[in-house]
Amino acid sequence: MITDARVLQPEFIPTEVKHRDAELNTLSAALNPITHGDNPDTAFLFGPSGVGKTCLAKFLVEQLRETVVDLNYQYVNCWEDYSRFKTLYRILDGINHTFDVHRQSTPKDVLLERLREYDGSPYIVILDEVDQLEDKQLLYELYRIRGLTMILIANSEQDLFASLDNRLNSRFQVCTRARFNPYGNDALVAILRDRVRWGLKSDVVCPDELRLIADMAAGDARAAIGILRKAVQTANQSGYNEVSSEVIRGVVPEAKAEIEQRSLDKLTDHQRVLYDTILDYGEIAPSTLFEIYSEVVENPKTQRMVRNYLTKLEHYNLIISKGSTKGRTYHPYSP
DNA sequence: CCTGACAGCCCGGGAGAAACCA
DNA sequence: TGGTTTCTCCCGGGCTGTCAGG
Repeated sequence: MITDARVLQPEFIPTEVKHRDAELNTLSAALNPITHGDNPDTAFLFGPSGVGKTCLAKFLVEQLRETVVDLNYQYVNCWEDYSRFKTLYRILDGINHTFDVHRQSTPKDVLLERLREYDGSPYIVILDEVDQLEDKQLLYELYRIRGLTMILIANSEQDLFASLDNRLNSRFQVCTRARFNPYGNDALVAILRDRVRWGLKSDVVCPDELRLIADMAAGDARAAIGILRKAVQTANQSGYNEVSSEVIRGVVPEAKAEIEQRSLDKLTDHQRVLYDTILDYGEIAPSTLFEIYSEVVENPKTQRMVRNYLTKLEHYNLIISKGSTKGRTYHPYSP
């Protein structure tokens, strides 16, 4: 049934990108100076999840690497490497300058110093989910490093710029920005059709089923491909030789949960208890939440720490808080 | 009541210096 | 003297208390 499982993986980068011509041209033009040895400006990619921002950025860099000899490049997910240190470390890692840099005992900002000293080949850094970066100041410092080009990816243009100070705002005001809208159903179907063609035997999924998946995914290509992958897996295990609409419908909650699982895996036990409690109650006041948490958990942390956890959970889009001060309540996240 | 910002504490652990030993 | 062990210092990160402000 499956001929190439890789094309169903979320991180797969196709050899051609469709339905993003305008965005591709914008970004391509912005990065073009690098082919003449010039330093391109910072580029921004905005849009909701699953609209192909990361995919397009990686695709473009790969394309550039075909024409520019010795182009260095590093992908950093700021959601994972959210601290200044981790982000810098990852960036240095991309040019193999991390030797003798250690997690500890490295004087403050030796990493930045080392990056400043770098004068090798042009270096492109993709900072994904850059709104998650704790120390936005770092962007300014990276901006000033010669030979370093940034591609910044975030969900919301407004939120990101609101979190930057004036200096950064004015710097980035003139930079190239590409805005990604959710895929239409036709585009999603086309994307799925390609994946099916590349990775599955023919006749496994018929057009009507692809349309159904696209409907379920609501413009989110990552979700669509996730559903497709799950559906194929399930059909495969059940011994069917094609993916039926029943299988697809059955698999949707599971596929969506899998995307959320990514965040859940990162939680500590204590954070998980908080999350589960909020899930159980559906709506809960901070004080009640803390009481329940303190009873359930063996060595409860202080209120202060619980508050840290809660902001983290909210940061991860696992929960939402309503109300500002007094009547605040926490709820499970629902898109 | 509840929050966010801030300062400060402690811990783990790695590196380099110091002390030790053969 | 050279190699090995111990000590000390430093950092990031987890954690907490405080405090102004809504």
